[in-house]
Amino acid sequence: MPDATDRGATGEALGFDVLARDPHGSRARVGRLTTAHGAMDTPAFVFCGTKGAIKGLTTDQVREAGADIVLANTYHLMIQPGAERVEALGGLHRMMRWDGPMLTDSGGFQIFSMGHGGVADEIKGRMNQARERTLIKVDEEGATFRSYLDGGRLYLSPEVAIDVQRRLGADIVMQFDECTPFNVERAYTERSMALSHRWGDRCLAAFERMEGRAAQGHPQGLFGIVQGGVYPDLRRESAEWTADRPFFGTAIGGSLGGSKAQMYEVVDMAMPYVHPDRPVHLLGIGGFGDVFASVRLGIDSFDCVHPTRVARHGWALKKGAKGERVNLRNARYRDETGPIDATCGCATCRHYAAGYVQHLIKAGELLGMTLLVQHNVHTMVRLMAEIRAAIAAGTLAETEAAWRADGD
RNA sequence: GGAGGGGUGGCCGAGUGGUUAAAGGCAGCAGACUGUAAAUCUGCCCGCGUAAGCGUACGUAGGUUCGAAUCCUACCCCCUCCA
Repeated sequence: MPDATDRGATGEALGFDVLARDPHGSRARVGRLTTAHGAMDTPAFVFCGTKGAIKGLTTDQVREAGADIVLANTYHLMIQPGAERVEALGGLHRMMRWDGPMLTDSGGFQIFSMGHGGVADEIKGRMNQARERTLIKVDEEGATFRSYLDGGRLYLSPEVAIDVQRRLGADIVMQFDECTPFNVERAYTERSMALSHRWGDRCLAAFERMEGRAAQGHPQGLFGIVQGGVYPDLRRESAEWTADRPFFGTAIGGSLGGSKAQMYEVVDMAMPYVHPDRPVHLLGIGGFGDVFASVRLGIDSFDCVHPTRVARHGWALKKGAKGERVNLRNARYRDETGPIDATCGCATCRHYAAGYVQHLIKAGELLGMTLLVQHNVHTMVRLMAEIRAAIAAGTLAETEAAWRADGD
């Protein structure tokens, strides 16, 4: 297996190669995505460092936990500290001291979350009760919203999103889109998709004007985003739209439905029509079961706040655990002298008893979160590594059974 | 010795006649979280009961009242100030 540690700004061109496919006939595949900051093996998991940090970890700890690639966000960084400032600090890689592959999201998701709250709020119909809406308007040009920092008016458009991402300097960048809610009618979904397509074309044009290069000089890969809600014909149309354009990769976006089953159906609606030679990223998904199902459908990479957020809330992801995780705050871990997961091998599990981690979490010690984030990052890394090996070996079903004790 | 203040559910602390099994906070128990406005949010939290409900409960013991954590009396503790 190629080693993803041979990183560094080598200046090599972007590329994606498929190295192995599932012998049992699913669309699962093992690949290698090459960037100017090194390569990563796929299927891969991208860890969310929204504001330029994986919350609670130093870059060294992120690397120690085994992460190959991290993500940061256009929306948050343009608000604070500002794209110009990041550029002046040498770009995201240098600023964060992360020399591996990096991705930035475009801010499209925030158009959704500012108007609807989180994903669970939207699916469950809790339309942003407590929180004040900060989205002012979305029109053909772009989106106007209020800064969560000082309330000031801000503006995001395809051109702005590409310019910000050029300055931030990630290796992989996303087109600006509108993340379509799930609880909307078909006509809205169709209009929203068409808008995202027009915005995508403007992103491509802006991207070409800057010759596909970051402010720091290295090449960037632009991903087009498939929308279309829960409608098969729209998902197909949107997938074909991305395939017909010179994007480096494809992302599956939008709110993906109201249940896990529907989520997989929606992904499956698009996958037969995406460009077959480009990496395909599934935006915002990250449960064990979700990853297995999506990998089978042909997904090459994922990003999700779940592993890191849930860690801050006291939960440890655990191979084979019911519900895919355990709550370290539960009284049953009070006197646990063994590690969270004896099979894990992360720094946390190698050095500390679960009972100590529980104490740190309950006592409000920052270290508790750090240890759990480290563990969860490593667990996702291990999941992806085992999945890659299993695809090549044709043992994906067995690997899934080992990771998912409860079946769902 | 004198003057004053106070004792409320595991802890802190509201409440000064009924709408009070008793606000709120903390602790405790559990849960949610999927392109991060999230170290956030939600529920439970005297006992028994699935529930309606019943039983206990605001230092202790009496009393006033249709009704008391709230008013009166005595007692027991605690704190502050003056000697």
